[in-house]
Amino acid sequence: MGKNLKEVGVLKDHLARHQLKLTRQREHILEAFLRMEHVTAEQMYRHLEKKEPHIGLATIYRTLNLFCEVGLAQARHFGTQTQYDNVSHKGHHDHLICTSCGKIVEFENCDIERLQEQVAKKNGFTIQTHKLELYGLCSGCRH
Amino acid sequence: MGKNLKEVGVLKDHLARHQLKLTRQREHILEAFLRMEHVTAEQMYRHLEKKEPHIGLATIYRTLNLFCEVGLAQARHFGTQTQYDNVSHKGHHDHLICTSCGKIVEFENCDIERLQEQVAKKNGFTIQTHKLELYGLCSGCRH
DNA sequence: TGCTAAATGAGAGGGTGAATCAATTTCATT
DNA sequence: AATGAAATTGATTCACCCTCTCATTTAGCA
Repeated sequence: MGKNLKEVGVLKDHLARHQLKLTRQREHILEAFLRMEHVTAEQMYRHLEKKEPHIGLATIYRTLNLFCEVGLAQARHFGTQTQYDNVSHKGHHDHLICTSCGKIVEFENCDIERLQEQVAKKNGFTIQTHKLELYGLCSGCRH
Repeated sequence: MGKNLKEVGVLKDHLARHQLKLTRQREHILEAFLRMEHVTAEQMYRHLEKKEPHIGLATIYRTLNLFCEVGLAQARHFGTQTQYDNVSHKGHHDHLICTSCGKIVEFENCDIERLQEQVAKKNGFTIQTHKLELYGLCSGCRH
């Protein structure tokens, strides 16, 4: 696992503090999760099907939700399913979306991110990630 | 209804263009929706329970989704339910969301909105609306 | 090793939103 | 005003996602 010592430590710490146990299922799920940017419970279930011991879907859900409490993951409702995002993966980009033709432009703006941090701080929050989508008309669709 | 002539017009236009019909149910739902900032289908259903004719839950869903297609509403998955936001309401508020306990804090930041306009302009877009969600840990969950 | 509490897995349960379909309503055309 | 085709409605069923339940297993500690 090597590279993700920090994340593994975060989990072990939390487990110890809350009298929870480090099971083989949790280890497998964490190891797989740390290699991914985002995943649904269903995807994770299929991904780990062959592992020993077999991991039930309920355990996948419980564990991914545990990761959320710990701060390693972040749940996001996407269409009908829930995406669990790996918070440790950076490189977050935002989107401009044309409501007429569906065109999508990615962008990144440090000033906006800095202001976001200010807002969070003022409200006692520590930001893990964010989602910013601007909807409007692109130059081709404006007339 | 007076004040919302524009929105009513937008809907009637769309209906005419697509051979759809203006029913009393749609009128009631639109009238109620334009007074709100955001609503779930369930809330709207209870809100209109006493109206004549009685409006079924399926119709509420269908109509709110219609509003989304027209551009009057914008669906947002929030927790387990879908929130339908009234796009015409200014003072659009954004959200701070605790990934641990689910607590939600609304905020508004003009500086961020100004920067969004800049980004849009630079890319030739005219913004109609936006969605900004900051995910993190609230003060109670951070330790 | 033995004990106790936590965790697991299989399946049932609950809740949201979409699909179905017979009955009703709109609206362009008489 | 009356007609009739096509859209809409509402009650219900259906599908899906996720959580809960509970008997069994397992981790962690003395």
